[in-house]
Amino acid sequence: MSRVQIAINHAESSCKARGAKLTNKRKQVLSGLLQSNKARSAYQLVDYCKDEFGETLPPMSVYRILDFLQDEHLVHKLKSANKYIACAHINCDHAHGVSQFLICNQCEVVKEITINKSTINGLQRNVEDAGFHLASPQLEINAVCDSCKNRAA
Amino acid sequence: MSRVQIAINHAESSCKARGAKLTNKRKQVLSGLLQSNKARSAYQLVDYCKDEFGETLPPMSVYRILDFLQDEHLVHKLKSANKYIACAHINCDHAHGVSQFLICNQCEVVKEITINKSTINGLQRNVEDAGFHLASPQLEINAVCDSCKNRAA
DNA sequence: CGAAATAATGATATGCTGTATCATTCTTGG
DNA sequence: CCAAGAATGATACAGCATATCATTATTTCG
Repeated sequence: MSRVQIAINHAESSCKARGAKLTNKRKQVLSGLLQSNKARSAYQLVDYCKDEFGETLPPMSVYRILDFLQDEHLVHKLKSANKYIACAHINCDHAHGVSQFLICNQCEVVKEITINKSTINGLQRNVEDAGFHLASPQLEINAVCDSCKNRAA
Repeated sequence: MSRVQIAINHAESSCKARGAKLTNKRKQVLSGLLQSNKARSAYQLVDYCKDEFGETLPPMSVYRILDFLQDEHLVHKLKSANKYIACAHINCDHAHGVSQFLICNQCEVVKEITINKSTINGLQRNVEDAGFHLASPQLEINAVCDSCKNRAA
């Protein structure tokens, strides 16, 4: 069974456990994100579903599906790119906190990481010192991946 | 002389020093950003120039002007909001590094800060450990400002 | 000075992202 | 089976952004 199929099965179970349904179209959109190591836009997912499944979803439906998938913690939105990416912990059974995202500015590959607690604490202290309160430590970090760096060298 | 006027005069000098010209329309757009403690979109700046100066700038021109102002380090773009904000160091003579931005998710006020070196180092270590290289430490941090927090309490 | 080059701005069209709204279809529980 | 709710479709539109070509200002230099 493919990596994608495994993730979808797992997602289906966890939806069911929460009393939600992972319909066919939701699976198709989710698979579009699972296929890719880059973030994809709603409209790219429209194209993906068309090409891959012959399913012509209206954009509005894809946005609704993406909202659903985010509510189910299966998908994250990258605000700086206006794109979406499958959660890296989609196969985990335990809940996990807010992640950070490394985005390669050359090949666009995205990696979801968890920055260590002490760094987050440091961040929080800086935020507090400025008279603010950290609402969410979801950071979208502009970076270059190793492959691209080596390719450049 | 108003705070805004001082900043514009300073900006004009520093442009001149770099061989660039801060034209009238560029001053108008910049003043729209200096007026505000929130980030503004290009189209909001179109409206601002119309209301404030009777100047009907086409959006394309505002985008070009914003590009210019960014090149001159007078303005920052917040990618997560698709909006622009005047640089907090616009009156400083010395160069400064990449900033971070605290964005209140209630009143939208923005504060530009510089996170301490050790936190940046911690961030960088985490990025390296994940097989990436930090390209820019410009972070856009989802937060709540003190006023909004107190208002809520 | 005056023409040529360069910089700045205008006009128009278009593409992408996202939401509002109302209609329709599908599923499910009583 | 039917009523209620969930999911999806259709259409329109708003906001952000860029491509492209035209025009106007400004500068440079013989």
